[in-house]
Amino acid sequence: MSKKLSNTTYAVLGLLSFGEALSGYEVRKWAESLRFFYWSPAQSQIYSELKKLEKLGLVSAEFVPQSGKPDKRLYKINADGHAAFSEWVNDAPLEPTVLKHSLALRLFFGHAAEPERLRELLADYAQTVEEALGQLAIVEEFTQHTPGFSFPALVAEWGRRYYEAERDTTAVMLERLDED
Amino acid sequence: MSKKLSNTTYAVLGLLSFGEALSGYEVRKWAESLRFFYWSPAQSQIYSELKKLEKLGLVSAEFVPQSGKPDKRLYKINADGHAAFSEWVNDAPLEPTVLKHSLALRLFFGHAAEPERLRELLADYAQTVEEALGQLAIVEEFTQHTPGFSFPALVAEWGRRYYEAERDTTAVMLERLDED
DNA sequence: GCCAGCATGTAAGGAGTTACATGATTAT
DNA sequence: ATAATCATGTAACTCCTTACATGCTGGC
Repeated sequence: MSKKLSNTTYAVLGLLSFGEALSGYEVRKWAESLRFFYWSPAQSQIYSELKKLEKLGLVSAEFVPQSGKPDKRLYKINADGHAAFSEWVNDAPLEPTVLKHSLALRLFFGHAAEPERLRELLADYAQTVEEALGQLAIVEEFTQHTPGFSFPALVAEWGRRYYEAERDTTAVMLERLDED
Repeated sequence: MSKKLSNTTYAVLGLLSFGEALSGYEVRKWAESLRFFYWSPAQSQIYSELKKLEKLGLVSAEFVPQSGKPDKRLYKINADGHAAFSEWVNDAPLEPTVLKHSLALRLFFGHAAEPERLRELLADYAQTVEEALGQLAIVEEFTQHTPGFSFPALVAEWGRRYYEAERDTTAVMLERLDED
């Protein structure tokens, strides 16, 4: 049917598929919550994705003059957009998960590191994992109690389980380093 | 010190840091085993990374004439390369993990999907997880019994734990979909 | 008085992929 | 016969990031 768009393009379209008209700025804020399981594109990319979607006729833009701030552009998904989005969710082939785990990469090459430094890196990582768990707890709580967010709630649970596993594994890795 | 190189560049340098001289083709094969926790760059990129490393003076290349095949270039890390690599492993700031989980992204937008299709996607994913676990079991077995591969063995364990968590979570997600 | 938040956009460039090209050898 | 393995490389392109530019409002 339509030429393939990137997952990122669909992610932006998907954020509009909840029905509300959003400005680029607002899309960006919502997109940040995707970072736990996808990743958050740069601000400039979100604006260009929105323009692309408009050119494709999947969303329409409405000007909202602002006083003091630049004019706001409110983007709203239309019928074609809904159709294209459903087609993607249902029919697109499942792409492999991409994991770029910098710490695992460096641990893999641990022979070139000072052992003490490796422990420090793992400890740092453990802390960022805790932070992510804290933020996810808020997201999970919110999505579970907000009608229409049952799917985001599922994904928040997925994220929580992922970070819990990371927490456990980090602890195991620290133990393994002490074994030798 | 030296200008920042990408993680991918260091990953290639790291594969050479085990000491053996490798051709681009061989680097590529080793790089494939990184895909469980990092990702495997395209063939063409590996060749260009190797050229970059040579230009930077971190590896040296030796021509090995072949009969029938294109001449082989054997790349070997040198002292500068070892130094630069250790510096990266020890001192580089820890970059955040990047996770691009296409299935989670689509589940997030599950309101636009047919419920039956979502179950199919999860079932598909469960299978690729099982395959990854099978391959990782082989890697883990091999690295645990090969001297000098204790760090890769740790990372293989990390990978196994990650995929085990994914298996569990996929099952939970399927249950959740049946609850409603 | 200053910083955070609102609000959009451009330019330059790096990182990475896909597709193509070539061709002998070995295993099925 | 034909597919897989060995072996390297280029060209075109997309995706995405970084850095910059602008400027008002509201809270501390």
